[in-house]
Amino acid sequence: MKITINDVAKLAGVSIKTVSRVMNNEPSVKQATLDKVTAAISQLNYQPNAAARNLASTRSYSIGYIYDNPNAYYVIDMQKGLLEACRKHGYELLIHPTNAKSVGIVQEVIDLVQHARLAGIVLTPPFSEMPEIAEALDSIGVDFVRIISGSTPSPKLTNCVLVDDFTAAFKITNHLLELGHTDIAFLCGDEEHSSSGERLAGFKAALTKRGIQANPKYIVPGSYSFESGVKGAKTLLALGHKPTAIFACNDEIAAGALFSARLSNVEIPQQLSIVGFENSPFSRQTWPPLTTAHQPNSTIALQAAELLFRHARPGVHLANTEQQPVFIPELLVRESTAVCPATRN
Amino acid sequence: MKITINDVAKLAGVSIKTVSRVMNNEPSVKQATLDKVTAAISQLNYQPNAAARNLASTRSYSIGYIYDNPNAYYVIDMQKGLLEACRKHGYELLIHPTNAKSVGIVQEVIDLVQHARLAGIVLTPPFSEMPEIAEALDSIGVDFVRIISGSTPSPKLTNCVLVDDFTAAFKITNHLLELGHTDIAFLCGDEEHSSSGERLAGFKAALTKRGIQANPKYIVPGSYSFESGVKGAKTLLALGHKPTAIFACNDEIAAGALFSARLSNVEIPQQLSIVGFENSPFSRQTWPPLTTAHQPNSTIALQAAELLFRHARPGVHLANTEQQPVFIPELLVRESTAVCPATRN
DNA sequence: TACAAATTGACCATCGCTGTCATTTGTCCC
DNA sequence: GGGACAAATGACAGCGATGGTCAATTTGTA
Repeated sequence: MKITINDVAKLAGVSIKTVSRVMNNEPSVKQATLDKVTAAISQLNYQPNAAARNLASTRSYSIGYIYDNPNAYYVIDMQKGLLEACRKHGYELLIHPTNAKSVGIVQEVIDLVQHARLAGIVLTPPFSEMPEIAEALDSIGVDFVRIISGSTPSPKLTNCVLVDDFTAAFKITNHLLELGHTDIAFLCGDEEHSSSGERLAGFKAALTKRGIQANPKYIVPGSYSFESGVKGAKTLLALGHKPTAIFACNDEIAAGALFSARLSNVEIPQQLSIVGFENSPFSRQTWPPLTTAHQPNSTIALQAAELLFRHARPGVHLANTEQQPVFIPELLVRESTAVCPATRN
Repeated sequence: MKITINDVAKLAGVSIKTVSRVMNNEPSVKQATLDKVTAAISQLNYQPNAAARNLASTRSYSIGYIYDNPNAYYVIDMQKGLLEACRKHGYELLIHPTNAKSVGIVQEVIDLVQHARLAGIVLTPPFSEMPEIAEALDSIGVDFVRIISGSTPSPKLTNCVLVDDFTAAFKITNHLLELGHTDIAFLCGDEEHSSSGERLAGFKAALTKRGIQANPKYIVPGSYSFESGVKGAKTLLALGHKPTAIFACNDEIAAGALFSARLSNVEIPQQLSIVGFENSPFSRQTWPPLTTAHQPNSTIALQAAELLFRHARPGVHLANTEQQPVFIPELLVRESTAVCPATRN
């Protein structure tokens, strides 16, 4: 029933040591032997016993994904990308949703890593932006990869996958500017998430480049939630001089803003343009569907895991620049944006 | 650094075997020894090495969750419940998203179970409703728990957690009836999912009880997606005699129907009431928010896992009736439903 | 052809725990 | 007090792989 390394060795006519060498990609295996062994492995559909491997080897064959994100679609996409990478490299994925704000969070992460003997760990915001987590992980010598918001690779950001929110926000804002909007408001996400700051910076940069000064009243603090969008838009629409467009920091906020505009009988996009960010599935499930920026989350996750695996292989280290793939979310124009009413006709 | 069973044994002044006994809740350990060992365990913060346990024992300490569901919120909720149960009982969770319709799916499941040496597996629709999966799992002697749609425990449904879609749909329909609606349409989910059939049956039963015959034109086949809701509502609104209420088989369909109604300038809920099912987060993120039925997914998942663990413990079997907890999703009235226009004032 | 280098195998210890079976300890009763 | 039997504990051999060492074999090269 169970196929062990011995069965493979017997079938291939080699010693188990050689099979082990093949399984671990060790050099100094002749091509011919490698082929024989590979054939035997696939003929028997052999898969090494993970438990035995973990036990015997100093190396580990599982990675962890720690998250605290209310956006289910984001998490599922991340998992998908991570699992794909894991399958490809024969790793297992351990998921660990938790509360980033709990007091013992650093210890919790350490316990997780040590208990499960993880080869490494993938961090997304907010964990990827908590210096104490990175330090703790460094101090116990566990590899990790961070997915963070940033535009320029730098030596300080080792083992990071960057998502260039700045440039994406810049482009989105340009889209609105090109439609003739100048009174553009910005609904922020959580302050702790640097993505919110980066997006705001890109927004401001685009305005500045056109010689427009951002109206402080149009920049509304908030959080990455539907409710926050509802509240933010309500504030904006109560203003004497209303904006003609709203840049929401993500799709949920945008959906909330849309909701709020409806309550106030504001027509979208005729009277007010709204853009989101992320291209989460429900940006397509609002009415009208949201103009947004597409973030290829599972590809990002896959790259992050690959980075971890390369790094985790003892002795293999990459140059810093190569370690920092940069993804730029892409503008996706749908029906929630239109030409500014003032400039129309 | 790493604390092993030996350290605990030394500190407690017993043999490692005794520590092992304590760890596995075996009987025949004197209370005094048990206390000594327990103290040592907590003093050292000892956690057994999962790999070693898996290797040495015939028992396994991980369960799998196989899914193929586009609803990210559902999946995340399930994972949450499963993880909670796993943590409590010292199990690991292996997640495995896959395509239920691929040809080699049965073999894929078997491979997964055998490769990962799973103690058991949790199945949600559509997997929980595929007899070939259950048979395959039975034939290789792997425990599994199915979460399925059904109202009455029966000996045939061993190891099932039931979600009583029938009763919930009955109640929802009653809600509409009480608002004076009689021309009520039903937007079906995927035919393969028995939940859709159960909900339809509950719907029909409620109508029948009031002496109303369901209009066949009002029962629209479809799938669990936003797009399906858009299309279904479009069909309904093109009818000569339009329904005054729509029962959508889930929130996504309902959101699509809402979208479609807006496109046709139909006011919700003044001209048309719409109800969803599931209480997924975005039922709160439509305008107006959807009346729906709340399904406690993570609790359901937790129960399912507990059932698996009890069953997986060799020698412990439960009576059939006790093995079938039944959950009835609860009516949640929000703003997408109102009194039938014809009966108003 | 000879010699060095590359490839492979034999063998053992080891990882941390569980299963089996033997041994010790405790209890009860006559 | 001693024998019988049960309860509690321990000794030891694996589980299935990896890692290391060294010897044996094959291969490549001059």
